Amino acid sequence: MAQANPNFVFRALADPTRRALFEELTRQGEQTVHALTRYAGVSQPAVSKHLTVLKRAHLVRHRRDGRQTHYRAEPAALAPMLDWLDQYGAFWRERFDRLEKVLERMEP
Amino acid sequence: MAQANPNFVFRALADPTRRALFEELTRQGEQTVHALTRYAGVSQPAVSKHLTVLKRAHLVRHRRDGRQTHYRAEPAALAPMLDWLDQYGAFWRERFDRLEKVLERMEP
DNA sequence: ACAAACCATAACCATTCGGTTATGGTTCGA
DNA sequence: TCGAACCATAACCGAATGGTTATGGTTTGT
Repeated sequence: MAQANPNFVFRALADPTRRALFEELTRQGEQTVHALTRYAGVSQPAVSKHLTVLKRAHLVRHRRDGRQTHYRAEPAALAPMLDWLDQYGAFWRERFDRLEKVLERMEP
Repeated sequence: MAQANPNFVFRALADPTRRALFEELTRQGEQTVHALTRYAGVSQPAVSKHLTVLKRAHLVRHRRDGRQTHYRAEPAALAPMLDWLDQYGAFWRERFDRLEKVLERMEP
């Protein structure tokens, strides 16, 4: 799976434009940089840089096809963020004395 | 409820020191700025500023008590992040449901 | 009463960030 | 073949970020 540094994931998603790009890729599927640029409302180089940041977090993958590059979302890369949030789930379960009941279903 | 701007939540948690402070408050419960400063490894003003950012995201609440200020985590403020993550895939559905259930019990 | 402790804010600094325009490398279409 | 389209990178810029030290306001202990 090669999980990315969690910090990269949090950082990448801290920017609204990057979140919007990720959402768009998730909703509409694979898209070219050109299409994403029309969508994002910023310049093409800006989009390319955002995609680079998302790539560093493993949140997107790209596929070269002639002169265009297709990007697609990789929602599995959200795992570090979910893992982090899960700490609080564990904490709360413990706190509410529901630990054992839930632990059974923890591992998928 | 008074849910904070989701952007504030993402931004606040994008910094590792801030995440560490939030984690510490969650694990150990209410703490003074003094205690958090010893924990964080940065200066007291730096901690105060981080706490202000977390406050803007509603991730912490504070209580003045004489000359010290006690901060505590407000995990329910993670809700905007969970809402956002909730968009992604049936694969994660179960984990979200469990987490959200726990969150609901936090704030009746 | 007063010095010390605790905290927040101000002032400052270096770095990072998010944007731009400029440029160059491929690749496609006519 | 050759101009145009697509994309990434470079170069640059202002603003935001994360840290520092300095300062001042309360509150506490002696």
